[in-house]
Amino acid sequence: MATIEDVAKRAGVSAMTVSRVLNNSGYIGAKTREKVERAIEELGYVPNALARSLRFKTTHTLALVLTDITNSYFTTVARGVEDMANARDFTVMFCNTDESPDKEMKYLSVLAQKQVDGVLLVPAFSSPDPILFLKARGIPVVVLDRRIPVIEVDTVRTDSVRGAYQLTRHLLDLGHRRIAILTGPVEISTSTDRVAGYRRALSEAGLSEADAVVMGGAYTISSGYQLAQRALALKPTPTALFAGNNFIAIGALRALRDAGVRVPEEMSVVSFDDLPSTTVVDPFLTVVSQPAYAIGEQATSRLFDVLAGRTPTTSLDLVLPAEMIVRQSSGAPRREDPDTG
Amino acid sequence: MATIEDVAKRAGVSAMTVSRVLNNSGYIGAKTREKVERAIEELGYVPNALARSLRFKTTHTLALVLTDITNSYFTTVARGVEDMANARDFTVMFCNTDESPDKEMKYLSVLAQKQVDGVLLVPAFSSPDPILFLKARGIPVVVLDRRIPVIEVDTVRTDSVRGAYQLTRHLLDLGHRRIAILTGPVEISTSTDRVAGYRRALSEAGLSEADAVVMGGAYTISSGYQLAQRALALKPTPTALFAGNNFIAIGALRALRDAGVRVPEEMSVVSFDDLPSTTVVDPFLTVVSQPAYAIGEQATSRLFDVLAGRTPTTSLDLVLPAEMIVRQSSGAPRREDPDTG
DNA sequence: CTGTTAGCGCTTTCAA
DNA sequence: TTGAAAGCGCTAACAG
Repeated sequence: MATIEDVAKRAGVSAMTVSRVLNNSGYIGAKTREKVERAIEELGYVPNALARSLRFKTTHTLALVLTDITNSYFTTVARGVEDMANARDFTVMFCNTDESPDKEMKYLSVLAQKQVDGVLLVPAFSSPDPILFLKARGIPVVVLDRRIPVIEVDTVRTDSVRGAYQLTRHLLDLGHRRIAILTGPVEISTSTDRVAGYRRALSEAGLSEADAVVMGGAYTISSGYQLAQRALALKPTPTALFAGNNFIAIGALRALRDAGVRVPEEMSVVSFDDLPSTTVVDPFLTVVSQPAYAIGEQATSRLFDVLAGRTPTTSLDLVLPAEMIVRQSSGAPRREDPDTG
Repeated sequence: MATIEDVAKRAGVSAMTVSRVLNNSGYIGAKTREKVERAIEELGYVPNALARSLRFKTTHTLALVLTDITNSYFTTVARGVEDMANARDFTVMFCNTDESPDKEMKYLSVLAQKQVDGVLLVPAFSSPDPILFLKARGIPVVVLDRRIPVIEVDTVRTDSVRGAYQLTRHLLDLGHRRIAILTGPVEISTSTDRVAGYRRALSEAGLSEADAVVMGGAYTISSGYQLAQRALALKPTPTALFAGNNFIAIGALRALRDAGVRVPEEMSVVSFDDLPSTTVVDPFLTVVSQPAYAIGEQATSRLFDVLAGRTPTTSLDLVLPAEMIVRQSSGAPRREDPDTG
């Protein structure tokens, strides 16, 4: 790779002059400029961003740290991030933590070393440590998707409480009284928030605490499968299942299929997170759909605000609305199912 | 962010000593080491990778340039890349080109400036330019998924010819004689390779050139929809559709649904690319499934070989086998459909 | 066992 | 309008 010095020699000028041509700074003679430009062309020279970054203390690079790019929800978030970053001539590094705080911490350390200008973080865990680590090193962070309790940090997420409330309310309106919620780990805010929304809807409908059926697991297909199996074994059996995310929904639907339980005739199913429209022919599942792309965009936009020094004193908690989409997977409970109420 | 100098001052030693502690190089007194380590701890110091990279001319960073991370196939490729890179303590930058050669070129230029150690490229177009650009700057490349004609470059991809042959053969064995292939742009090797495999199977079955129904479009859902509509309008109507990728398959299936054509009773459908198992309850589509994760892994592994100087003289063209999975979307043609042969 | 010097590629002063 | 020197943070090579 040619350096600025190589270009300078070839053009018969000093490195400084080349630099000026590159950055359009200061006065340059027309002829000199031409010579320099030719030399650049001939050598296929590209400036070394490392050296520039070392001086300017900015790398034009962001990092997106998430749990698993393979989850279509996060894929869409990533695309929103990348598009917004690209529009400002920033590049994005991506890191999968697989919900492991260790892996997350290792990545953050590397990213700090690489001097990324900012981090977009989907926390693996409800701990303030990663945030504190970054803040201690002066690296701006925006948290996506999940709340981090206690600590002050910019956050962009979906309104999980309200989304869960809507879905539960929808089931209640259809006549369901025994609704099981199959949810993720209790350490993650999306999980607890969705349970909170669910409980609120139940209580507004006049149901008691005893009517809540909360089953916690992980945000995985296998967990969804197992939770649904356990739900089916309950007496009385729930008439509706509320899946805490898309993976749990898929697992639950498979469990129901394997058990020969028809949806929605014998069991209604609703879910947080839609399935990607690019993989589904006939959308069937009643869902609350998160604005994944917008979350990526908005979070990145906020990060740029902070980088530009447009930092309001108070930290942001941007809560985007989820959209409920009613489809065929939810219907009225069967008549013969006795109300539990 | 604290520098090595700050640490040195705090520990009462020279920067060099700190460097030695950091890199475990040379002899260091136990007490000195301890002092330094304490200072590092207290300051939350992380070494500046930019400065190191400037010296060592290596950034421990790779770039993955692909068309659209939103396509589940590429998402899986990306995960394979990231896992392999992470295992060697490399970070990955990702870039979406949306099949635009301009966007691709802009990205490659930025990546060259950022001194990435290597590039994993899913070319937007069958042109040698991007490869030449990188090679001219001494940046190793491995091409994924698609062949680039003319030029010598390491490539890791699926056996599209054979995969297409298998799918077509499967349909022929079921008794289909009029099979339309709905495929992507002619400028992309996967597209032409799949058509080649399709033709080979037809000709082996004793069908003539006139029996081939090749319809080219784009690798998108809307294109799949339109192509299928056009295929339905043909006389005689094909008894089977071969979708060139997953997006085309989804589009085609929607067109069939909207036209009230049942699959597989009235029309068999097969596709290159499986749909992600994380979004499908009941896999239905007969497909040839590409080893997406392995492609990402293998390509990255090859890139590391090149980086390590283990570069054999001859360039690699690693062609991984695709796996055919027969499901319910393909069946025998209806009796009343007259053979065209 | 520890410190000094020099230089990776670039740009901000300050001079000419 | 152009150039020389100095320094961003780090480490190899060479003292001491």
